[in-house]
Amino acid sequence: MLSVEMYPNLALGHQRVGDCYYREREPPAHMPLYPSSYDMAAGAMPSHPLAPPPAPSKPTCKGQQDSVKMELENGSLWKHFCSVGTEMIITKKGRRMFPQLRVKLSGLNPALRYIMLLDVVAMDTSRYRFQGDTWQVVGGAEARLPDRVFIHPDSPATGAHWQSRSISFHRAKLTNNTLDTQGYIILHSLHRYQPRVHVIEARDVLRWGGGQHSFIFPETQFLTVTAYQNNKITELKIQSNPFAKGFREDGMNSKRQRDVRQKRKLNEPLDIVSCDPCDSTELLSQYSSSSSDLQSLALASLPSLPPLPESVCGYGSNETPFHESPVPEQQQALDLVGQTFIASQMTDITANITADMTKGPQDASGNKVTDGMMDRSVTMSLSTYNGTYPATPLGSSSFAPAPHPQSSSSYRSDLSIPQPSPTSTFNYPSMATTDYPSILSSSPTLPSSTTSPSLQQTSFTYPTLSISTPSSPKPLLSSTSFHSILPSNPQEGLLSPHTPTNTSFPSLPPPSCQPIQQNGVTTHSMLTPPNQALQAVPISNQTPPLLVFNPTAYPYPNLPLSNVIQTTPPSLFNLSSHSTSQSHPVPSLPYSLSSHSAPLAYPFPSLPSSLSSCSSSVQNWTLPNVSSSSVHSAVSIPIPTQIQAPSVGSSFLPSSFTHPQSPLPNPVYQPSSCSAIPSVSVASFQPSASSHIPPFSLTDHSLPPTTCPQNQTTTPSSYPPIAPTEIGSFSQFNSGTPYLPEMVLHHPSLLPRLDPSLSSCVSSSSTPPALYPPFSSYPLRLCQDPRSSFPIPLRHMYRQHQHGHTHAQGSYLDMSGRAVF
DNA sequence: TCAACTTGCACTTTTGAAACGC
DNA sequence: AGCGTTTCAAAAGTGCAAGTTG
Repeated sequence: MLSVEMYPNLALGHQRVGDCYYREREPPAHMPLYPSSYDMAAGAMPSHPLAPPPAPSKPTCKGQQDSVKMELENGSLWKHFCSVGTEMIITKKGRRMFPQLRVKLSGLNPALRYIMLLDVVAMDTSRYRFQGDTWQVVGGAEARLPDRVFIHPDSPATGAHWQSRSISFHRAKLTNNTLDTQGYIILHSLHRYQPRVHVIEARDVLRWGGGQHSFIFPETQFLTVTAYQNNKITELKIQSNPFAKGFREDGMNSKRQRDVRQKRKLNEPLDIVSCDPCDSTELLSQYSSSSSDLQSLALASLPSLPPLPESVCGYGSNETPFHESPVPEQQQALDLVGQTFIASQMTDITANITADMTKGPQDASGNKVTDGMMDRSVTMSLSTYNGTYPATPLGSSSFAPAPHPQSSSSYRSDLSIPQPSPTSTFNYPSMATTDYPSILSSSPTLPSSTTSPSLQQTSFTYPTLSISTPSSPKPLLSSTSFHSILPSNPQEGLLSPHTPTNTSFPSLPPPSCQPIQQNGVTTHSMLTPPNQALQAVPISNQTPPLLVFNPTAYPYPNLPLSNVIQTTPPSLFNLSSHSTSQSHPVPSLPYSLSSHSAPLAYPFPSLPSSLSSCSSSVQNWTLPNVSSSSVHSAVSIPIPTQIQAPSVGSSFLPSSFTHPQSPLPNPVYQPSSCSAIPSVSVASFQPSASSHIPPFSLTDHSLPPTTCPQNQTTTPSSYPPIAPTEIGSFSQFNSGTPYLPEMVLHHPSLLPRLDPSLSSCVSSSSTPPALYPPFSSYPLRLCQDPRSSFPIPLRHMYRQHQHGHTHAQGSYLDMSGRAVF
């Protein structure tokens, strides 16, 4: 799903540990956890004969990751809004979220580095309208928009850093401008979304940490609007948001004051005195007089708010179910499944990749993993899903209200350990990894019905992905599995005398669990006990090391940095668009996130022919030293030296995905619990030797099967094909530029890749047609607050490559450029 | 015609630079 | 000269309402 996909692709800015901190006065903020309803739905998707992810038998690394917890600090506020039906204004210029997502993390390894990501995924495939004080479904959702991720400015930072303060995503902005170039999160108006927070372990640039955790706080779901529909929400916002103080009863912009001003305005010609700017008596008097009255009114307003339905968010009235899907239960099942599905996908991806690579038959369990690259244990544990997604209960409530966390919503991700939550509704069946569609992608809305034909990302897995023990990242390059996947030796050409021997995170302790795993695909099962109220649902917990780079293997220093970092995500759907790839400067992130890119989007030389055929056309990964040409036939990289970040195909056709175990028992929805829904995060690592593709690539669930040349007959997506975009080119990376060890180190770590969708390509033939018009894959754009603590050099680079997308605060980074039409 | 969206307004908060003092 | 605090103006965030769009 989205989360998964995005992660892999996400390229994080390099940041020094010390640099990471907010300068803002505001307390750090929030982290939303999101359940991926889509993911769940995807999981629920009809039966695609995919083998269930292998049950995690080995809790290999139980460590910190297992105990990673996230709490929604302002959960009470969120609950309050949720009870009414949270609405978020979206504007062309971008609007911040309020309430803010502010979370606290615990259970992280203080010494390890992590990156924090925020993304927003659609919760269903419906469009809503506010009628009769309730939100009602009025039609189908619009085409999926490009997935974008907001990278917390502090990323990457040590676990100690994250745990020492509250983490706020208040800088993230939402926009309805599909052509947005600021890197804001693009959403449709009148749609329902769920924010998600991801924690990805980034041990260093060269090695991805083994853990990836995704959290969802059901109470943070919201409806996007261009103007507030529900007066109660408006009142709440005014009362809660400091910026809206002026609209409070006692404020100068209160209704009464406005009326007075208007009256004055009308009388201006007649009343010159009142017009005198120096004469504030009127206002003051009015203010003073009205303040008391208005205050009382204001106070009354809150009480007037309907009591918070504990179990349900204010969205949908009971009368009007949000989900009109004829088969609500299925919907729920889908949603729930999606969660598990995501988790399973991690394994699937890896399994798929390996399977594809080896082309060896997979057993039903999907255990077959070549080279033992994949750590089943991890995936297995992850696979278990405890579906209790509040929002998922589509059938019952119009707006699936997220269960309200009791006090604080803290969610714990128990990924590594297959612990069936007490409430766990079901264990994720083991799926054949190969077949398993990429659920992880934040694929937009899933068709409610299980009939969703096409799997968007059904089985694609990055070839290079190898599942490693979650905790222990392994040098990808070194990993045998990796090689198996990638024919070309990534290391070749990469190595340079300047190659830093030590990672930027020298202090980092060795992988807690297993020292180094080879290509690791991290899969995260989102298993949250339904009852875990207040805890964010960990979408995924431990994930095998997302990417492990052998420091020695990648001599960034010598390489033009741009090459290393940049990658051009090919448009998922438009294979021909390769040449059009846009380069987006990605600061420190070596890898580009391709949220939507379908598996196809990433052509890996080493990939099995079948896969490669699909992927090759789509994705262009060009590594400076690597003979990219051989690898990515279709890839056209504007900047030869630059690596184009693969666009993560976040958009997946929910419908397209058929979950192998579609018959998943409907997860028990516990309305009362606001427990975050665990989403599975999958990090697939795709090192393409020849291409020097970042070790792992994110898979796009969203990619419709059609994207695969094999299957794809057309590019159905409503959106024009996305031209590949360069994640970022750094001038500093030019060969001439001095070596920046930190940058190098940071790159890889930030880009976990999960691309379940890739597998889809392989199995595309079998994939059912997508119900949804295939969403063209959109390269993910990472948004990062520039002010984050980039090392100075990085900051400089960042600025340089803004491409004019300068945010006022310069806080957003475009990980992947999306072709704007 | 109307729902949805855009734009400008007035207000508040935040932010960063300049001024000031030690 | 360096450092810390204060002040101030610009930028940004906010909801509202009128106007625009489809």
